Amino acid sequence: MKKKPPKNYHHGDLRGALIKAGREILEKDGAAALTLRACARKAGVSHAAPQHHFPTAADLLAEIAATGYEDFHQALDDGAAKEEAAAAKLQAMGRSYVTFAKAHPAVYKLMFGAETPPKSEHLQHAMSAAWNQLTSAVTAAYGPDEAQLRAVSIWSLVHGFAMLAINHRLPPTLDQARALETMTSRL
Amino acid sequence: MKKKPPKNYHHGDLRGALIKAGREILEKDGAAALTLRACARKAGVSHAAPQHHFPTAADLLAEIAATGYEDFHQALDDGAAKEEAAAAKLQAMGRSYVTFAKAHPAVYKLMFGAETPPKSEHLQHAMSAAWNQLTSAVTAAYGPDEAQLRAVSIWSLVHGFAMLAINHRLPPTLDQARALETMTSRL
DNA sequence: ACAGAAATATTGACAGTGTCAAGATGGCGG
DNA sequence: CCGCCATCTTGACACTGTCAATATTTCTGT
Repeated sequence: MKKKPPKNYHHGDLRGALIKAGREILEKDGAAALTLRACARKAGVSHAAPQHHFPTAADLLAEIAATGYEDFHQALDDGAAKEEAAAAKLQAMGRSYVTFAKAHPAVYKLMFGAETPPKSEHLQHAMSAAWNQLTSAVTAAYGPDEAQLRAVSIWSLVHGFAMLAINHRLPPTLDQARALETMTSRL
Repeated sequence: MKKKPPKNYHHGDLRGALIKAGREILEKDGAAALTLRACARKAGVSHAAPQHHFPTAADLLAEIAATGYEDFHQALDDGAAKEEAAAAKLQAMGRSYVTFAKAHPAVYKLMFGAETPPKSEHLQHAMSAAWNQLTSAVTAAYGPDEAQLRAVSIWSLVHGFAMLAINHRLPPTLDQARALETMTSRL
């Protein structure tokens, strides 16, 4: 089902396998189950094997978060592509944003939590890519003046809503889809 | 320095002492250091003593979060009290909100994270109290129509901004104070 | 007033975790 | 062809949360 054709002498591509295993554990069993040893088990290696690819556990988390950012970026692009007008694109991105967060809550929380070393090159790049994606959409919709401020405002709004929704901090009587629509329509 | 005058036969008030110890550990050394055994050590009891007051570690966390909500509620009230007009009160609450989150990031993240059992009576009450505080401020400022929607919108905006700021996800060049002012002035 | 009951704290154990230090094992470049 | 080096394994250590058994203290009923 997941046999790598070439070799199993050493492993071929641990590192990749560890990241994938971690991602799957995170999606299926949540952050509490995401453990170095669990990833190693799932990849079929010994408990100390990851050490050579990730100096510490946080480094593996950072890499998983980075892959999350990549999927996230893609999801936002796909959402925007469905609309024509710049303002509509922006609103569609907001929808895709919240949809992604709800579909992958553990990954999303990891991505935006601070338990990760800001050292990771890959993570840094993935983060700034997402940021640029938003600011350029804002510029396309509203022009370049105060773009940063507007982008921060939009991001705060959507991020806060997604976080509250994921962590069950919104009133149960709230129609979340409608709330998001009206919120993002008055940007 | 922290000798309880009366007795040391049993302890007097473990539970309270554990909550306080946990809170201090959280403030000083962050969430990673917040451990059942560390709280027990700080309270001067054995590692299994907390078991009789908190069935599981998550219960202690919930109680710490609840005390966080109480301080939070107080901070928002204090902020609002400095202003006269209802709209100004609401904006002042936003300022106090972010100030609190930045001053107590670990506690704030615990309060709004989902790693806590929604069972806790105390926590539930503290959360809904904070929510009522906001909705009544919104009603005072804008009237009762669509109050829930408006409250959700405001909360999302401020919560998202606070989270991004705490987790260092905002552009370093951003003037956070100014951004918050303009964001909350266009509610 | 006093014995039994209930509450509270201690000790010791167990399975799990991340990390480190030494050895084993295999592929690659000279 | 052989030594080197990256990679993986094994074993250990100090932690963690949780449980069961025991000890100690306070409370309660008669």
